[in-house]
Amino acid sequence: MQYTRDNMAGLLRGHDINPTHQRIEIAHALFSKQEHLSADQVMAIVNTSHSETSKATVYNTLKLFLKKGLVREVIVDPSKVFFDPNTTPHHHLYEVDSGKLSDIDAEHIQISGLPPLPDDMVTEGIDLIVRVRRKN
Amino acid sequence: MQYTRDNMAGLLRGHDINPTHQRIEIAHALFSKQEHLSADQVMAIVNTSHSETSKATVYNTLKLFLKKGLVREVIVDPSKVFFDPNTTPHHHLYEVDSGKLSDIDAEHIQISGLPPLPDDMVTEGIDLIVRVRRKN
DNA sequence: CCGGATATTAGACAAAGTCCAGATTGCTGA
DNA sequence: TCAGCAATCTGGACTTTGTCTAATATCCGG
Repeated sequence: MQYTRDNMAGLLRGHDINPTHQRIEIAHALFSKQEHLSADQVMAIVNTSHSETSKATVYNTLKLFLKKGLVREVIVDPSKVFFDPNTTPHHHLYEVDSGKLSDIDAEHIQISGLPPLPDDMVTEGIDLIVRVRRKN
Repeated sequence: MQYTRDNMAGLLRGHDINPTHQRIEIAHALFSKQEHLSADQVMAIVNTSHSETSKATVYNTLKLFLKKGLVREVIVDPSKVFFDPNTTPHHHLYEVDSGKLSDIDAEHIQISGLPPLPDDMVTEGIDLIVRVRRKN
């Protein structure tokens, strides 16, 4: 499946998001790359050639996408948050020195032995991050 | 076991760290609390009553402790890093709304099905974070 | 075309963390 | 004791990520 700007409008509508020009551009940046991007990187992509979208809009939009379940937040780097267009259950492999982040399919991974939660708590998600380093 | 300032000197030496006054205070803050503290919180504890330790030193020292394996870094909150005096294998439970962070003993937890790593990679650590929210 | 709701914007601001050049401290050996 | 030296600490300027706000622009139904 290709991620064209036209698709994006539908995708946004399907998530109950009003597809404006800026939102389409931002969604397109995330989905066509199929990569983990930081807000800064999104900014850079969206504003290549001529400035189009303000910082505030990029942040607002990413937060909106997050709330609407269009993207996921990945917190692995102490200095910035990554946004992940892949919302299927999966985990992450993080190369500590290069900062490269990649997916680990959750399909074959089993996590067992987690203690029960108190009654008034709900699990929001389980993040598994494998931190790796290049041998030297 | 109690964590006195005297103990701290030994602990630091045992990790190949020159036990200066400031380092002892910082270690004491972390270990006597047995809690996850951010750099800011460490600052606040160490500088109660009269200012003693500069921001630069707190950050330098925490980084040093990290490098020497005295503490662990816990990255769950996009806005700040927590430092964890517990270096035994364990995972984390993070209350999203309150920001409260607690330990999950790794003893009974099994993670299986992780894909093999490329030959030139080494695992630095596996972080498992259970994000929970209070029911409303 | 009007009016209100929804989006976008620039730029000021805040917070976490880094960096640096100078001051302190604490040896060590004469 | 004390000069010399390395290690450590410091204030403060700076950077980066992200937030906030008040003003403007856009969109849409009637």
